[in-house]
Amino acid sequence: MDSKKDFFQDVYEVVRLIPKGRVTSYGAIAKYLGTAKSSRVVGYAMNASHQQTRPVPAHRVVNRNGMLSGKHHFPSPTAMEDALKKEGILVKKDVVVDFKNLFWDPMIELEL
DNA sequence: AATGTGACATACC
DNA sequence: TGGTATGCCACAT
Repeated sequence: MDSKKDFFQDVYEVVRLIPKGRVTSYGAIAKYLGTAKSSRVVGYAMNASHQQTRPVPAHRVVNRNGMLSGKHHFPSPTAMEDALKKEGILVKKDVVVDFKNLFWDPMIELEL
């Protein structure tokens, strides 16, 4: 049973729920999963996200500052920015423009 | 079992 | 104002 699926799976699920044109932070996801202090684990999960056969829009996940901290981990150094721009999100100097406004909090959005 | 790691977050100097 | 240091927790070896 149940079995609690791996923490990673939960992270992937939430990330996939991120609406297009929105972004969220590692801490927000961690908190939503109930492990607010495991923000690092969320990032760790994303690290393995590209191993998942299922699409995981990791480019929609940024750090608390709205900076594309994980862009260095993408197949291309511009893949993340490009992906975000395609979603209508402006990225300036590796930072999401108006991040605060585009921020998508799973705790609020999913709970509402 | 123990140790090392990490795409964060926060605190401190 | 920015770099350093520590906490934190789940996964990998």
